[in-house]
Amino acid sequence: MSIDVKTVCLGILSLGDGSGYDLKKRFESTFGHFFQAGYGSIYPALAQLAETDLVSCCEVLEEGKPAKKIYRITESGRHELVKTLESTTPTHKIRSEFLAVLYFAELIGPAQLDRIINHRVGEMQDVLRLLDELKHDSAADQGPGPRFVRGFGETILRAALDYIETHRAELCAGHEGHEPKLQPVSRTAT
Amino acid sequence: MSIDVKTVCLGILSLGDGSGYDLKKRFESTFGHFFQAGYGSIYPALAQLAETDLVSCCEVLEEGKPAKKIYRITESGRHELVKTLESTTPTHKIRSEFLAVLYFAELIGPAQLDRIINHRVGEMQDVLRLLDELKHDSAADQGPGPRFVRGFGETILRAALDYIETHRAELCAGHEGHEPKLQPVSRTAT
DNA sequence: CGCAACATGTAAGCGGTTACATGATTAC
DNA sequence: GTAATCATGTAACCGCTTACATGTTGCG
Repeated sequence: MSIDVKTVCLGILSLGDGSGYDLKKRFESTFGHFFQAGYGSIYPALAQLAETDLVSCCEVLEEGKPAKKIYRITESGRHELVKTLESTTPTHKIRSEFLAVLYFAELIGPAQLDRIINHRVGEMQDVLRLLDELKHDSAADQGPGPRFVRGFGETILRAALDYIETHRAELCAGHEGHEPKLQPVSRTAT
Repeated sequence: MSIDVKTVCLGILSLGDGSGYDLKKRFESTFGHFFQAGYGSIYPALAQLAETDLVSCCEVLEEGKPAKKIYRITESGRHELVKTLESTTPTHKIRSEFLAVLYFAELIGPAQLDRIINHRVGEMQDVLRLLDELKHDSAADQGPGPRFVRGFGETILRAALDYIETHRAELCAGHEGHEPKLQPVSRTAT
């Protein structure tokens, strides 16, 4: 039993009812920095949860709006959630193409290196801004869990940004004076 | 074109020849903290690289040892590597069941919470120790790239450990005084 | 008129994990 | 003898990503 999209959906629903579309937004704002999920995962997950009666579902037809399906966690859903959360030893996996590329920084032209780092820095700043909004958003759940997790993300992102700005110069030290011998990449082929 | 196991294998081979078994070890020590790969990914990757002539392969039969296949990057392999590294905008993805669980900390018994956090802290300390060994290991490549990446890992891990130790107490504040109402999990079922 | 936001889904494909299968050598 | 290390691979499975498919409302 592991923590998959289904479990997290169940968890989010334990904090309040919502539609698939809703859940996606909550995923993005609150979980985006450490757990991603798209519609292609969320909708099937909700369907499965409904099938096993861990959530109930009712269709809402408002005029002037597309039809919605609001999901609500059931009692057995709450039990299952707690059981799952407690019976697992949760993982924490990083898959960083970014660091993989930087490992081979010496092979890359300085301009490309700059582009890559700037792009990543931009992404991190975006997430940081998101987390900051979250902090000042009273609507977002402010229990100990959410606060801890948000703070964790903030701390790690700041540390990473700081590290990058402090050490990025050293990366370029590798190829100073000699231009990369390779022709510029002609096309983003294959 | 993205940075997959194949590309990283090619990259590692650009720093020196090696067998699949070797590569796995280098993956673990140097890339373990941000990019995982098992035999089930590495061997097929090497086979594919050899098929497309990005690496060459020769079998080595030493007495008193199992047969080995030593792979070596080719010229076209080096070109392909640089092209791939430069033509991508590398991602950095975190998938943290750990943070997902902590987000719902209020639902979990204090003992379980403790176990989960201690386990994760242990893992992080292990990786930190590994990185420290790497730092004092002159055999490990000490170019700017490897140094940057190792330092990055170290910095983030220290920041994370520090954050956890500073804020873990606040997590338990949620359920003080009232024991969790649920029966202890009977079995790690399903 | 077109685009963004609201809203729900399906299906193919991909990459990686896990388990399986095998076998030699070395050290305890 | 038996466990650990060295050594190579295959195949099933699984979950997630991506692309596809469709339709409404409201705003500029």
